[in-house]
Amino acid sequence: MLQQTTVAAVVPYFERFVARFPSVADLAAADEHDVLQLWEGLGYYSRARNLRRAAQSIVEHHAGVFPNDVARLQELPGIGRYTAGAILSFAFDKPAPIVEANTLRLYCRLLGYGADPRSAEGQRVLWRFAEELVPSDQPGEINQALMELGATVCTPVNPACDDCPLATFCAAKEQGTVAEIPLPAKRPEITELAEVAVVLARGDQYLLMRRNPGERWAGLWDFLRFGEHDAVGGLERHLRDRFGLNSKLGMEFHEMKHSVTRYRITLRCVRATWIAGEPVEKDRAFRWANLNELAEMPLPVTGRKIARLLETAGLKSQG
DNA sequence: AAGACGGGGAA
DNA sequence: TTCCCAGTCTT
Repeated sequence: MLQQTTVAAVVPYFERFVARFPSVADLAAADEHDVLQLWEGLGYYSRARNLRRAAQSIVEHHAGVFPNDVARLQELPGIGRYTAGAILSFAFDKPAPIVEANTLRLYCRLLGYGADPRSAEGQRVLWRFAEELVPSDQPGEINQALMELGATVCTPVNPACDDCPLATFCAAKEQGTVAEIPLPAKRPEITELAEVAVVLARGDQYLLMRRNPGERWAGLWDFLRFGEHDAVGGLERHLRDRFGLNSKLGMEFHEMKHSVTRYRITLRCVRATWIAGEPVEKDRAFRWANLNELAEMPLPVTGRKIARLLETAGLKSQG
């Protein structure tokens, strides 16, 4: 859960997750749908699927016992070099190195490494340094202390060098390059997208479509959604041509902006009323759901916002 | 080596 | 707005 996600955001998810799936066996036996449901809003949903698959792999290939060597850990889906090192050192107290956001920044500054730490060379340098750093005695404590130092003292902006116990060993401080290190990551170009969400109502039910592999939010459910560009001939026509649905367009009831990875999406939410036809598209799952059922389906945050609007704004009673 | 993948919080 | 977060997997 903590991969690329702040501790504050994770805590409530973690509490609910371990309460619902207290053991590896519980998680391995769970439906993917239920795991995604608990993950809703946390983002990077492949982590949830990988975590479940990892649990299944542990049950099936490791007799239900968590592996305790780096090679077997990294064979598990979703566990890379950092997570393997974290598990080994934190949980098993084995001397394994770690490099993540906090220690990356700390190590770069200690070394005075001004080149790109994300390049292949930078990674070699940092992991080598991390190996030299990790002691055989209490490696878990030391690793967590290094991360904590990075998170609380060696911060991205205005680091508290005066309070840093390692200041005398810090090359960046010596060089006066603390503010320039680490080199910031290249920022991807943002693509503006205009999309439409169609809330198609049939009685008290709404039509959901499942996001397919390869699409954003793969595996999650969403209202009918497509690029505005895809519906140039009109929304009613698009629904008929693409899904075989006969419908009557209603009001646009909301507009929201949302950023996801390298996209900034302006989403127009339009209401429509079902007239005839069952939705059909190759390799696409659909489901009619009322508000109660909607609450138990994993949706992207924009979808969840729409669902809440339906509950609160009284839209469900309009035509 | 570069891109894809989410969403929230802080400055 | 912009930056960043206990990274990993796929092109």
